[in-house]
Amino acid sequence: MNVHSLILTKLKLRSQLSAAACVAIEAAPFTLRDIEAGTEIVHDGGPPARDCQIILDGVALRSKTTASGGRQIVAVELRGDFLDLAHLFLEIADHDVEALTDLKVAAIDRQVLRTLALEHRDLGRALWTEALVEASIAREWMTNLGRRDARTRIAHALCELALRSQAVALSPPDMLTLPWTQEQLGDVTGLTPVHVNRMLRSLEEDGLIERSGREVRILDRRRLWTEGDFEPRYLHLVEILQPVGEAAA
Amino acid sequence: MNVHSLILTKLKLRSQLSAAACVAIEAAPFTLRDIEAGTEIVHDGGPPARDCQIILDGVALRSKTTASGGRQIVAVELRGDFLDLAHLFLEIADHDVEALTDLKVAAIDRQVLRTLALEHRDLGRALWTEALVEASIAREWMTNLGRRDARTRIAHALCELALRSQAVALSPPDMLTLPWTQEQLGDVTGLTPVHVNRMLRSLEEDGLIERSGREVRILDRRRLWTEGDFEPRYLHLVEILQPVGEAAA
DNA sequence: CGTACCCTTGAAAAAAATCAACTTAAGTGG
DNA sequence: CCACTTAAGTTGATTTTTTTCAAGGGTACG
Repeated sequence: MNVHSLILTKLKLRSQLSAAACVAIEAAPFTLRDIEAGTEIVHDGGPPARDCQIILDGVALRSKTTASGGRQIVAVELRGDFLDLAHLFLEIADHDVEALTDLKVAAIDRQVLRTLALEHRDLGRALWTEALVEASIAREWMTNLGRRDARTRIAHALCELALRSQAVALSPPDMLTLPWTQEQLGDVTGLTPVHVNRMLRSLEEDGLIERSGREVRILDRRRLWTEGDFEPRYLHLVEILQPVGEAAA
Repeated sequence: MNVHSLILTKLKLRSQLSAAACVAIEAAPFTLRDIEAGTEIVHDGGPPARDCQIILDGVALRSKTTASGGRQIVAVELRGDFLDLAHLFLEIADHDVEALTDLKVAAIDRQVLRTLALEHRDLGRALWTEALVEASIAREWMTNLGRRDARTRIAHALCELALRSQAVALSPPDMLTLPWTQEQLGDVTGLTPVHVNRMLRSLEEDGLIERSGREVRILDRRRLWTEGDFEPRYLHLVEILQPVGEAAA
């Protein structure tokens, strides 16, 4: 897929873009780049990434580590998400960013993107929207981590990941390929890998999901949404939600 | 204190402002307003606040509620913080915003602030910085909620609140007046009020803090920072940290 | 001097983590 | 192609942490 059109498609998901903004994006100097799985792109305490990168394919993680060695994944970035928008106007990184899978990204110089964000109305608005939605997701995650029990938490995480993957056409509806281990799913939900395992089994026994290897198929989306206390408003995916909405109605 | 100068002071905490930006802020049409404690300023699922408001005095909370009735406070806003920057470019609110105490705010029309954010380089940068720092705090909270035990979590929350209060000159160093109940502190840390009570006692018994009523005095900041696994980099408070830094050195 | 509302404390129950095997799956190199 | 090796998944038993339940105790405010 054409890089610029992917980016335009993604931004238009949540934000109106004027013709001028489209032209600005089309003209922006993106560089294609491949990043190997496991690469640490940004390190907590170090400088932000020199370029801001948009994921064309693959999955990246943001995470933080506590003194006692616990790791918390604070965001999962999929196709179309920005790799380091979080640090665009900050000078010291406050978390790690790493490639979970091999990544294909479109990179744009940090300084160039800053200038675009500040000088181009529609593009600025689109970037603001991206950042605010990411913050909204963070709020939902705080709620998930602080106030839901283990089973609900995992169900919620699965619902979000499935819907977001679907929104960027990564997975067919209700099918989810988890590129991560149960330990990493625990790092998303604040649980131990052992407990993640038990809860996944529990969801499977109840007929909500089906697993084979690292594939998860959602068997009963409506019920999984209910059990996961999942209400997708926080994703602010206006256009995507219409086709999905029927299931929630 | 002069409204415009408070706002300038706050923004300068984290961001350089040009003379032009200062003029733009001085010229911006702020309205002073009082909001009574307990007022729901924004309701989840409804429209964002018509004005964007900067707190001149008082404390506001952002929170979300789960289906089972659990409440998670997802942000605490102090003097100088924006009341609804989180929804500036979104059309549906994804969480509640409420006045915890009586509030004195400077209000500016949402649309006007949007325009300023998009058209004024330095002001845009300052607002971006505010939003990104709030997102950084959210990431730290996720880590706190997901990967720290109850005692550490509470210690961490106390450290953050004390430092942020101090940064905006709300409290003398190491003195903290909690305007909330232990139940609300539980809503910040994802714990039950009973457990909050026990952990506060535990911190007090260990000589880390001293309580009388809802006042908390930090007796041993260095140790509380250690026990709370608190590393204030995520607050991005460059200027403030210099005087405090000596204690961490 | 009530009367809320919150704080405090103990005891019991529930949830999740930890510990410790064992199994499966996915490479790797002979 | 198979044996070997390693990483991850699974399961049970136990311990720890946190919640829940329940009953008093304080304090501020009308």
